[in-house]
Amino acid sequence: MGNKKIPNHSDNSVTNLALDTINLGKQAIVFANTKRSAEKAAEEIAKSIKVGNADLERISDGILNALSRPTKQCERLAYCIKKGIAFHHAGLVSKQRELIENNFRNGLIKIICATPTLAYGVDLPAFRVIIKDLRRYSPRGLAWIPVLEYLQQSGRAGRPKFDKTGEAIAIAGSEGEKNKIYEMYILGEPEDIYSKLAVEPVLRTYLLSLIAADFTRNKSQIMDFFERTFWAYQFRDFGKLEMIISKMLDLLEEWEFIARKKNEFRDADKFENEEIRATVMGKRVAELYIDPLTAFFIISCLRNASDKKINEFSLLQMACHTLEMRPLLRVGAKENEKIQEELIKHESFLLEHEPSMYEPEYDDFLNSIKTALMFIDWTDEKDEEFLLEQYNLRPGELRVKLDNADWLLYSSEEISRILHYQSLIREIAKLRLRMKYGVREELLPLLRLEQIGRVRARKLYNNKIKDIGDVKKADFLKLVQILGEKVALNVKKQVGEEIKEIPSGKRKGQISLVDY
DNA sequence: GGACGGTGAAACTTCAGGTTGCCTC
DNA sequence: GAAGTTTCACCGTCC
Repeated sequence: MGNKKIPNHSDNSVTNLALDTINLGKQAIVFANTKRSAEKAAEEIAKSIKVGNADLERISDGILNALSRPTKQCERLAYCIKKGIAFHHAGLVSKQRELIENNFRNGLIKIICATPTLAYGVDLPAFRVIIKDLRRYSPRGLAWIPVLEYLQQSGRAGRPKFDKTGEAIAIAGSEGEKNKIYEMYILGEPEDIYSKLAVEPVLRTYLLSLIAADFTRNKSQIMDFFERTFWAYQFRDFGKLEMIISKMLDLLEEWEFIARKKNEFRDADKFENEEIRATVMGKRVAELYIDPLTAFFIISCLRNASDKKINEFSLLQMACHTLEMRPLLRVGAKENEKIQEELIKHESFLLEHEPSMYEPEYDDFLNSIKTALMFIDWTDEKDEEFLLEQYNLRPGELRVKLDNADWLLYSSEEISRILHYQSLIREIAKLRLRMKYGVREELLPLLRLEQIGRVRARKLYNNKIKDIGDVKKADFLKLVQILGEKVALNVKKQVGEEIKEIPSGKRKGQISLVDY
């Protein structure tokens, strides 16, 4: 706790500290507790900076055009970057994050205002770390962040190769808060670390993979293994631990992921050494690395799907109603009615049993509906800006969700394979492709071409070029008009047509195009 | 008298992030 | 718990 006066440029202490850092010719990372707060802090600092330069303009351009259409978030970030300031959180697309990280490393970007992502993921040291607020929202109101997290964040201060020292600065709102921070974080001890194995989904997953990998073949071997884990060391009560594992083994057997070899003369002693093996399904589930409970849920949904009419909503809602898809989009109070209405429209396509409105899990169920509807919009070619406005879902968060959904759909595909549900396999594969590109089914043939994504495929389609055959037949000049010369050349090449000389004569604008 | 618009206070809403899988249709 | 957003009552103005 030094006693240094920082010049006042504005009435905002974070902005003052940031400007002071820049004046020293150094860089800083500001940690905020929410995405919004990080964005605002960056914007505040950017506003009080006048100058920019050509390099920053170039980076700003890259940030703005990371997506096919810039979102409000892209615009806001691009504005900050022009002044050498950035915000950084999980809502950004990886291309934007990379641009920020690289240009912070090379010194062009001076200040990054970030959520805790930056403290864990990437190695980005700065001369100064400014922690805007050491409290964070929790279900029980605002809570102080763990000491471990404070250490993680302040540990980013000081660049080993460039500075002899670093400064970590925590902002206090009052004298009382200052003392609290000093005692809790500067003098305080970091918290104990607890084993994550105690969480049921994790335990289930590891138990199944132990068996599936043939690492343990009977219950005593299993117990032997778990007794030597950190979890058991912390848990201490081996009796209770054995009960938990027994129960879980029963469940895995009931779900038919494992089988116990039945001895003819079974008695209590032998029970312990009874051979336990994973079933074919159990083995695959372990490889797919999904929670066995999720796998069981998917299997029952797919069984329902095999003898009824399904659509993309059926499969997406199934994927959304799993632990792996969390956190789901939340249904707000005002939206409740709207989502219920949508649910009624899609109700007959549900694969799971719909919980009653009065059951506690109903909220979660509705959230899964909303999340599935968001995916439906994505596969209906709505872009990132639309999803941001409609669902308050940022582009980077969309990517994470799409990735998770793909993993679950792939798993469903694999499970369908084992269950010999041929038509389901095809349906799921098609849906995965549509999710990857965010397109309606009609564009799928065109997406097989390199350099053709959702935007160009849609342009082609609207100009009546609907499949590979149409691309072959299409007039080259028309393709140039739609795709630009380079892409058109490449595309023609891909369908086996080498264009040697670019026909001249006709000039742009002579062919009328549908652009949309 | 009523439609319209501006204002501010009250009510309401929202709030970090990341690991896993596989190959392509 | 705090900041941002929406809602709504209230008031003044204009036609």
